[in-house]
Amino acid sequence: MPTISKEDYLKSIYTLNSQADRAVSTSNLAAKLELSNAAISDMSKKLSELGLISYEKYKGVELTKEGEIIALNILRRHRLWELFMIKVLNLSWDEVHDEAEKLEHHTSEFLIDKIDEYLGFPEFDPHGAPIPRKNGDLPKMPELISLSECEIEKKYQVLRVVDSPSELVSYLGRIGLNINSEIEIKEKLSFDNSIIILLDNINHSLSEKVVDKIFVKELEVN
Amino acid sequence: MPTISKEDYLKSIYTLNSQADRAVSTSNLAAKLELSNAAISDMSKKLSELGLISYEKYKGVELTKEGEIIALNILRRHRLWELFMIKVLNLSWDEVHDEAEKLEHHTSEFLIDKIDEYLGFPEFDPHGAPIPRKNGDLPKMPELISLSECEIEKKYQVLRVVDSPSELVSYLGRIGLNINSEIEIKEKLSFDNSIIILLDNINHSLSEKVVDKIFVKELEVN
DNA sequence: TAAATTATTTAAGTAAGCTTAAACCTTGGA
DNA sequence: TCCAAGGTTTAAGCTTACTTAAATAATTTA
Repeated sequence: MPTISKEDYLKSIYTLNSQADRAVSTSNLAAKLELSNAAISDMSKKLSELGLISYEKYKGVELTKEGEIIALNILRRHRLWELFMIKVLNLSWDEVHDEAEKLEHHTSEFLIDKIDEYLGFPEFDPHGAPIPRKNGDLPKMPELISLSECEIEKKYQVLRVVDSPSELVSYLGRIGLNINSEIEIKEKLSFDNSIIILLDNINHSLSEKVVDKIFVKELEVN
Repeated sequence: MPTISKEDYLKSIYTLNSQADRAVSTSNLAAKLELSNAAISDMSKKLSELGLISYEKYKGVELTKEGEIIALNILRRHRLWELFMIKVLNLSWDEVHDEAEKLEHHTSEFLIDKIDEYLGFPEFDPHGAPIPRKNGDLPKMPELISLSECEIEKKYQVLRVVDSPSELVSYLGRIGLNINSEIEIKEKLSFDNSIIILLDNINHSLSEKVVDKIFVKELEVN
């Protein structure tokens, strides 16, 4: 099994890759992991030799099948721990990320399977992210649209808030915006790409940065 | 906060010290941690400079007050995790030690307090060991006697099985000997210091090594 | 298309935590 | 009391995962 650092690299490559869908650049990774570019180059060589990523100098990196399996495994641990802490220990949305970030590297397959079982083999974590199964499969996500593409006056249900600093998550929690919350788009301000939403009868303005993290599904009008 | 290695050193010094009640020797520590003597000498210097142990060359080591606080903190995490996994996740006696050994180093004070609260602030872990409180205090242990000092024909209640390899714990679990089990001493064989006990109407022979790990309290005859 | 800028890699160096082998203390037995 | 045996420390060296600074490749711009 890879070290903690290697697991973190693989996980970051996975998430950056599934966002952008092309080879991940050194500097992207460096920014995400808060390390120097040199460290990334170094590690890329090692992971490549281990067969966990494919790496061509100056061309960025991509996970191999084997690397992806490990990344999904870590993600599985992370998301199950988050859900567990919220459901069982009553922690809040913004309190679980950092804890899970540590626990994910120190949880045996045996233990995480017990946690999975305890939770009833859930498919989605508290941020709406799919929880990889034991075999690496991802549950099918519903068709989601970005909040930035939503139309005025229509109603939507929040189904996902993508990996985001706990400050943001904490803010959303405070205004009462959670997974499954129903919102209505009141206004879209094109000069700064912010959006005004109606949530529980209160208007909130969400900046572009926030909007980009939120994914929703349109609610049927009845 | 110290590193994982340092936490393990401090924890080992604590347990060796409370067993023997004198300065812990390099080779004892090396055996316990499965490291070379050289590594222990090295680390002793570092911990001593950090003020966590007192160390005189060739004389062994002892925890300072500050070092003891850290050791107790780790022990607290370890024992709470063990109890939690048994009570909540239904793991067995012998499955929890290794998991807790890893989790104890990656659990924030915030999280372990939540676990403590969830369990109702328990005083003893599944092996009967006292769980250090948040402030470092140890719950008062009942007066225990070693199984090796028990008398024939008398009845006792098992209250503690001291830190032991999972193989032993697993064996005890299989024969049904748990914390709070009631046993009767049937025979003491002086040539090998083994003991025959009656447990749930079945006789079991326990070797000296096993006997030394078990602590009991005499049951009142009524 | 050449020069300038930016991105990436290589080189050299550091710290932690180990190892083995050699040197060094301490102590028990004669 | 001396000295050998055993425990302990020091010395030298290794690996992992980082850093900064210098060198090099790729890309942008003029």
